[in-house]
Amino acid sequence: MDFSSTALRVLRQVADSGSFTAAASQLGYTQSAISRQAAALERSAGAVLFERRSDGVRLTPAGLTLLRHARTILESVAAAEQEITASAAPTALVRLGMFPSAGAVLLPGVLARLATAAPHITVTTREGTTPALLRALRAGSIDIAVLTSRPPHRPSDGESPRLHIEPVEDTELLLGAPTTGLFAGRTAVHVDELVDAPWIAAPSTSTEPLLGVWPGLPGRPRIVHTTRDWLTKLQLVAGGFGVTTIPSRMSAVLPPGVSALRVQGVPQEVRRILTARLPGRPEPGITEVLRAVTSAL
Amino acid sequence: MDFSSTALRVLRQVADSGSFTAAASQLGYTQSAISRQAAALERSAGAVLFERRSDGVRLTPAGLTLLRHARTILESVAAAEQEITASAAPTALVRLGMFPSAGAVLLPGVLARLATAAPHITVTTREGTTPALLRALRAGSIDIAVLTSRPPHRPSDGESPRLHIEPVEDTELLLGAPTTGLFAGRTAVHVDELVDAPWIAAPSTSTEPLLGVWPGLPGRPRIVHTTRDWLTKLQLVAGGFGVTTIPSRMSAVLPPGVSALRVQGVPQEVRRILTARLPGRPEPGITEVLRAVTSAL
DNA sequence: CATCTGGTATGCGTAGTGCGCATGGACTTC
DNA sequence: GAAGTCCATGCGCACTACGCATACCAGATG
Repeated sequence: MDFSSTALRVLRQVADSGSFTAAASQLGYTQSAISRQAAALERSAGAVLFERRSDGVRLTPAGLTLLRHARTILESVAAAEQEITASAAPTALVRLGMFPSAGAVLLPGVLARLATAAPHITVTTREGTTPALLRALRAGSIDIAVLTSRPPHRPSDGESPRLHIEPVEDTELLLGAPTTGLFAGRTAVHVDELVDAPWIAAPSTSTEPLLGVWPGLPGRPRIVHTTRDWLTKLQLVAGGFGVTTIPSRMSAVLPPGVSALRVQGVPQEVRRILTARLPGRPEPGITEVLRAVTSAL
Repeated sequence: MDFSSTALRVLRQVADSGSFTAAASQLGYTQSAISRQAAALERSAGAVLFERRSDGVRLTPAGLTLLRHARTILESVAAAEQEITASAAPTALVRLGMFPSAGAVLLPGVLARLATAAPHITVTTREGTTPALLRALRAGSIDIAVLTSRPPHRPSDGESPRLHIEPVEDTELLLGAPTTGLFAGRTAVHVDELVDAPWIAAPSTSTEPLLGVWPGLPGRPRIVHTTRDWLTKLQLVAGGFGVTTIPSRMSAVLPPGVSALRVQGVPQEVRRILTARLPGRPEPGITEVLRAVTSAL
C-alpha cells in the first residue's frame, strides 16, 4: 500500500469537485489522467474508493476513510514544505511556460534583460503546446504562458477562469531553406514553387495543423523528416535535406547554410505572440517578467 | 514538492540505519536505488537532506525537519491501511515468489492442491531471479521464495537475517530439442553432439551463468535466439530453430514437436529446488503453502 | 425512439522514471 | 599502499504516466 501525494491530491480534489472531469480541469490534468490515477489509487488501496454515477463520482465508505487520512497527510506535506522552504533563500520565483521555438528566439533576451533589470528574480521555464500550457496555467504550476496563435485570434478557449491575455507582437512566418541549392541567392519564393518541396516537420498528433509545413498547400505535403528539435531541423535544412517553416524572429539565430525566405503569391502568414496569466493583480515578480518579455521583442 | 510514501520510507530508513547501503538491504533495494531515491527526494524537496560522510550518511537540519513530518505521514498511511483493510474480507494472503519456469511447471499443481486443502488461502505470485527474490523476502514483500540452485548448494548468501531454507527436490537438467530433425527418435544425446548446436538462451546479464545453454561446453556457444519467455523458447525449439535446456519437470508440459533428451558423456546436471522464508515461526497460511509446494512435486 | 449531452473507461503511442548492474571516486583502516 | 568501506553514476531495460482519440453508458430532450 503505497500512495504518492499527487494521488492523494487527486482523491481530495475528486471528493471536493464531485467528478473526475471537474477535478481534472482543476488540477491541470486531462480527464483520462484522473481516471487512471483513480484506478491506480484503488488498486494500491485494495478497495473500491469511488462510486461512479452517471452524474459524476461519489466516494464509497472506504474512499471517505482514506480521504480523512489523505487530508491530514497533505497537511503534513504542506507543513513540511513550509518549514523547509522557509529556511531557503527568499528569491522571487517566476515559472514561465512557452511554445517550443520561444526558447531559442526570445528566452535569452528575456533573461538578459531581467539579469540587469531585476536580478533578484529567478525564472524557471518549461516548454509545451498551447493546451498544455493553458492547463498548467490554470492549475497554478506556471505563472506565465507565452503562446502563439494564428488568425483569427479568438480567445483561445472558453473555460473559466478567463485568462488575462496580452498580445506581444505579430510576427511573420517565413520559409527556412538551404542557402545553396534550388533557392540560392533568393530572398523570396513563390508559393507554387513549394508544392512538391521536401518538408521537415514536427511530429504531428493529427489534431494540430501540422507544424513545419507551409499551411494551405494543395495536396498532401511530402514530409521527409520529422523532429521536434529546432537545432535538428535547422541542421537538416542546412544539409539540403528539406525546407521548413520558421518564425521570422528566428532568422537572427539561423546557423550557416540556412536562409529565411519570404513566401509570395499568398497573403502573409501572421503568427501572434502573446502572454497569458491568471486574472487579477499579479505579483510584482510576474509583472516584471511580463515587462521583460514584452520589451525583449 | 511531491513525495511518494516509498520516498519517505527511504528517508526514515536511512535516518534509522545511518547509511544508504544499510537502508537498501533493509528495504530490499540495491544501494544504487537508494542513492537515486535520495537524490530525487532532495530534488523534490529543493534542499540538501543528507550529509554524505565517508562512514555513511547523516541528516541535515532540513532532512531532520522532513523526517519529523515523514514519520507522522507514514503513521497516517499505516492507519489508513489498517482501517481500510480491516473492513475487507479476512482471507489469509500468502505472497509467493519464484524462479521463472516454476510458473509453468509447479504453480498449477500448488494452486490445485491448495484449492482443496486450504481454500481460504489466497496466493499471489511474482517471478524473479534468485537475488531479487531474496531481497524481496528480506524486505517483506513476499512470504515464500521458490528458488533453484546448482551444486554445490551453499547457503546462497551470507546476509542476515539467516533465512530458513528447505530443499524440496533435486531435478535433472535435460535438453529440449525438436522431435524431428537431427535427434529424431532419440532419447539421449552425447555432449559432444552439442558443441556446435544452435542455442536458444535467456538474455544474460553477463553475471549469470548463461541460462538455456548446456553448461560447461567448450568454446563460445552459438546463440541464435534469446528470449525470457518459456513458451517462445519451446515454440522456437518445436520449429526446429535451435535447442535449449529444460528442467526435467517441464517435460510434462512440452508442446508437440519438442522432446526432452538426456545428455550423456558428462555427470548429471542437478538442479535443486528449494523454498526460503524468513526465520521464526511462520504464520499458518505460510506453512500451508509450503506444504503444498513440497507435496505438489 | 433517436439523439444529444453530460459523464467515465480504455487502446495506443510516447516520454519519462525507477531500478539493477557494473564501475569509479573518495575516504578509512591496516 | 592495499583492501575495505562508502556513495555516485553511465547504461540499458522494463514499466509507468499521460495525452489523444474513441468507446461506452445513463439521463435529458426532441
